[in-house]
Amino acid sequence: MATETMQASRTAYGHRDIEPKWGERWERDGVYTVSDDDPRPKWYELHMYPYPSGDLHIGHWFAMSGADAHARFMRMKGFNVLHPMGFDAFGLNAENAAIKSGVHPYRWTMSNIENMRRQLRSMGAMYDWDREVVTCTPDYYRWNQWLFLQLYNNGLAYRDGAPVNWCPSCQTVLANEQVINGQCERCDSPVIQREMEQWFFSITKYADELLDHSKIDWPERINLMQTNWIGRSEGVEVGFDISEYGLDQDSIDTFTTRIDTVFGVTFIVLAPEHPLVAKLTTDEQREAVEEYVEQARRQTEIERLSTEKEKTGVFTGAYAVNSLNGERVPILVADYVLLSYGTGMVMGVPAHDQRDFEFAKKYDLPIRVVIAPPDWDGSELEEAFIGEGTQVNSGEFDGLPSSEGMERIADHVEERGLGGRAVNYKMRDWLISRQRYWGTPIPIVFCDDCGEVAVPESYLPVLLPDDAEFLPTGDSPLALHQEFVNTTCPDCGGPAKRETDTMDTFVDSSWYFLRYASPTYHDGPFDPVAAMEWNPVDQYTGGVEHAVMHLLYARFFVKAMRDLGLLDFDEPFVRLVNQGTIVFNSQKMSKSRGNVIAPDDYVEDVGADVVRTYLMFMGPWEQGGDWNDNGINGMARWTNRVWELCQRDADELGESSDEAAVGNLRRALHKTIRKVSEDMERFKFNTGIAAMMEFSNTLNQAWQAGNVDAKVWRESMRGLVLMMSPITPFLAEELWGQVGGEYSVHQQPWPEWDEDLAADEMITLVVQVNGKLRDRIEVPADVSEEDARAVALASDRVKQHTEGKAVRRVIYVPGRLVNVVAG
RNA sequence: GCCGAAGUGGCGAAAUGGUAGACGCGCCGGUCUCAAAAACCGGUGGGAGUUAAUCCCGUGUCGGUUCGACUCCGACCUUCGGCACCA
Repeated sequence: MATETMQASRTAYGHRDIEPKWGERWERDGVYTVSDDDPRPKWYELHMYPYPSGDLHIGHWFAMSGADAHARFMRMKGFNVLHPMGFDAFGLNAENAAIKSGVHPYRWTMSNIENMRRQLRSMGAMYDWDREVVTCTPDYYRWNQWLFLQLYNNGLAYRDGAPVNWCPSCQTVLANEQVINGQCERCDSPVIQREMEQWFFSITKYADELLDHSKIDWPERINLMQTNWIGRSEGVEVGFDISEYGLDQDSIDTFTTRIDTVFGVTFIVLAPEHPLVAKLTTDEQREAVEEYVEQARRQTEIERLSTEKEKTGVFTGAYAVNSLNGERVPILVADYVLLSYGTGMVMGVPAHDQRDFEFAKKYDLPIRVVIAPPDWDGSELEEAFIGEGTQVNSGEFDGLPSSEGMERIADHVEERGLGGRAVNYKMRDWLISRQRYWGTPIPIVFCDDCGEVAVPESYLPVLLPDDAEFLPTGDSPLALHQEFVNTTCPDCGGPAKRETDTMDTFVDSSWYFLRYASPTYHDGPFDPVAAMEWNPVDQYTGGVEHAVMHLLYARFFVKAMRDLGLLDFDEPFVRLVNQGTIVFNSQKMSKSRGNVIAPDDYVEDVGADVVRTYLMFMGPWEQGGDWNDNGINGMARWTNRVWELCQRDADELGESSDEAAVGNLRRALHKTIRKVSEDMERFKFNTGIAAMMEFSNTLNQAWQAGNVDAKVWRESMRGLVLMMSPITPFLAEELWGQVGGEYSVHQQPWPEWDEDLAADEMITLVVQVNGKLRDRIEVPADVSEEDARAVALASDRVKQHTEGKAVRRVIYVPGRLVNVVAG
C-alpha cells in the first residue's frame, strides 16, 4: 500500500485482471511490432533511454508514459510509429556496486534491466521489444570502438593532457560526483587536480555548425543554453615579448575580445597550470608561486570562476613587454584564469574589466584609463568602465571612438605581425577517457617500436574481460588485468600494451538512436538503408538536464558521421520537447539520495491506467513538479465513472425529439475532440484530460436529463474511448469491445472533428467599463460589431457605471468583449 | 558565481494581451445506510453586504507600457535544472 489516502483501491473494472490480460494479448498478437515496410509515413518518436539503476521511479513513468501517449496519438493519426526503448547500461554506478557488494557490473546491470523491463511492460507502453538496445553488450560497444576508429582515422580523436580529480590517498581518479567539498567521498582526503594523458573528440571543430539551430525545432531555452555553452567570441590574439628570458619562445600570446583596451594593460596573468609558469618564475618567487599553484589545484572550476570570491594571485617575478607601447608589465599567476580557455593567459586591463579591476585594487597594480567614458572628468574610476567611449592614452589611436579603435588596433596588430584576429569558444573538446572498468575499451595499443597504434577494425570488438577484479586499490580493474593489458602490436607483432581507459558513456548515447532501426545488424553500427529511412528522429523527448552535454554530443556525432559519408542528414533530432522533473520533497529523485518513489505499489493498487492518468493530469508535462499522491483517487473515480457510463444500455435512450439537446451533446463531442487533438499534439496532457473529464460529466448529465438519443450517445462513447486510449491503453481496449469496436483500439484512427458541428450558436459577450467586468450578455455567435456595441451600451449596468461620464471610446474584440472607456 | 527556467485559492493547476481560478484533490452540506466506508447530488479565492442585489481586494515584490496585464518591459526576492568524470 502506497499511502493511507488511497481509498478507491478497487477499480470498478478490475485492473488486476484486465491489465495483464491485454498486455499478454498485445504481445501475442504483435500489436506493437513495427515493420520497415509499412506503407504509412514514418514517425520516429524517441524518448531518452534510462540508466538501469535498478528500479524505474515515478519520474521515469511520468516521462515515459507521456512520450508513449504522444507516440500512440501519432500512430492513431496515421503514422507508422517507431517508439523504441533500450538501456544506457555502462557507467559508474555498476562499478561502485561491484566494489561495495562484490556483484559483477554485468550481473548487476542485467538484473536491473530485467526488473525495469517488467516495470515498463506493466506501464503498457507501445515499445517493440524486438528492437531493444543495451549498450553494455559487445554487439553494441564494438560499434563504439568502430566509430572511435573512424573519428581517429579522420583526425577527430586525439590524445592530450588534461586534469583529473585525484585522491592521493586512494591513488585513484574520482568523478566530480565523488568529490564532496573538495574531499574524497571514500577517505575524506583532500582531492587534487592531476594532469593525465587522455582521449578527446574534436567537437570544437563543429562549434560554428552547432551554433546553427535553424534546421531544428527545439525549445528556445535549449538553443540558448547551447549557444551560451559553446560561447563563441571574436577577438584578437596578441603577443607580449618575453625574449629577455631566452626561452624557446620569444613571446606569449593572450586572447582578448577588447583589443581596443590593449594600451591599458598593466599586468599579464597566467593560469596556474600553464607550463610557462615554472619557466618564468624567478628563484625569489618560486616558493610563493608553487604554494599558490598547489592551492589552485585543490579548487574546482566553479569555485575559481566565482565572481563573488576575492581574487587572489601571485607575482612570478617575470615581466613581459607590451609591443604596442613598449611598456614592461609584471606577469602574475591567478586562479581566475583557466588553462582551457583561450591561450590560458590574459592581459590585465583593470580600467576596463571588472575582474582585473578588483585584482589590481587588491595587489596595488596601476589602473590606467584608455577608453574615456562619454562624460568622464578625468577622475579615478570607482569600478571598471566596460562600455564604449573614446580612445585615450592609446598612442596614435587617441581620439577614436573605441568601436573604431577596436578595428584599427586589430589591423595594426596584424600588420606588425604581433598577432591576429581569432575566434575562441568556451566549449572545449570532449574528453572521453575514463579510468574505469565498466565502459567501452578504447581500441588503441601502445607499442614500444610503433608507438600509438589503432586496433584494426577486423580485430574488434576489444572485449572487456569479464574476470576483472574490483579491488578498492585505486587502479582501474582493467589496468590490473595483465592478460588484457599485455598484447601484441597489430603493426609489427612485437609486445605492446593496451589502452586501459574506457569511453565516456555519452559516446554510447550519441548514436544509439541510429541503432534502433537495425538493432541486430552485424556489418556496421547500423544498416544504412534502415537507419536513413527512420532517421532523423521526428520527435525526441527527455529531461532538460541533457540540454547541453548529451544533446550537443549527439549533434556532433551525426555531423561527423555525415562528413565521414555514413549519414545523409545534419541533425539527429528534428523536434525536441523536454518534460519537467518530478522531484520529491523538493529534491531530484535519485537512488543515491534515497528518495525514490517506485510506481509498483500504485500500479498494484489502482492500475497502470490510473497512474498514467494521474501523472499526465497533475500538471503541464513540460513542468514536472513535487510528487504527492493526493489526487490519485480522483483519477480512479474518473476511470470508474467512464467504465460505468460504458455499462449503460444505450437502447434505453431510444430516439429523441429534443433536437437542441442532441445538438448540444454532439457539439460537446466535437469540441472535445478538437481540444484533445490539439492538446495531445502539443504534449498538453493535463488540459486534454480535463476536457475529457468535462465531457464525461456532460454525458452523465445528458443521460440523467434523458433527452438525447442512442445514436449520439454511442458516437460520444466511442469518441471518448478512442481519445482516452493513448492515456489509458488497457481500459480503453476493454471498453472499446464494450462499445462495439473492433480489436484493437490501438489500431484505430484518431477521431475527427467537424468545425460546423463544434461551432457555438450563442456566445457570452463580456462587457467592461474602463477594463472592469460589468455585464455578460448572451448574443448569437455571428453577432455584428454594430449590434454588439449597441447591446453593450444599452446595458443597465453599463449605464450605471458611466453615469455622469462621457463615453470616449468603445473597444470591440470580435466574439469576446466590448470595453466602454469613459471618464 | 555563471547559464537556463519557474512563482496564481487550503493543495495540483487553468487562462500566454480580453470573464482570473476550467478540471481535479481536499473541505463543508445533503442523499443512501442500523452505522460507517464507497458512490451520488450541491457548495467552496478573501472581505463588505439583509443567506440578496451589488461593491471592493486578489496571480512572489516594486515600478512601467496598454482602453485592458497572470500574460509584455525593467529591477529585485525565492525555488528548481545545468556547469564539462552522475547519466
